[in-house]
Amino acid sequence: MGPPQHPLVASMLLLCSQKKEAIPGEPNVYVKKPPNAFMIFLKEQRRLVAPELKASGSKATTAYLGTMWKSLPSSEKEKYYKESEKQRLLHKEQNPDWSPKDNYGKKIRRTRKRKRGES
DNA sequence: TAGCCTTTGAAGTCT
DNA sequence: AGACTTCAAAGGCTA
Repeated sequence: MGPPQHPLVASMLLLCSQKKEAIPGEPNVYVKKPPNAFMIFLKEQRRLVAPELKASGSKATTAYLGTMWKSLPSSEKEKYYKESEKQRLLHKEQNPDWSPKDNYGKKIRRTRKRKRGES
């Protein structure tokens, strides 16, 4: 749909990736993971949902949009998959040496999520 | 005030 | 190889 590789998009993506604070003891620029299809859908739709839904908070909005996502026809989902793929490729072009493992385990959490029943 | 919580998906680590 | 974990977004809530 939109212009595939607009220079402004590239600048914005780079700028956004630099907004996140640097990790202490790490190089100054924190390069974020590129968003997946649902994350793009989530960001686009969050501002479009009704204000009364926004008033419910991000958690409720996210859960609601998760339901919306599952209801989306694959023809509509496809554009988000294409967009995420595009952004992944652009991200790789702009950060050739970056890998998702650069960020892996960097967040300090109080409790780690466990999908299988925690012992 | 940093992290949780909520969602899907990509990609990492572990068994 | 398959199971499990982390992080992308956002913002009210929590410790």
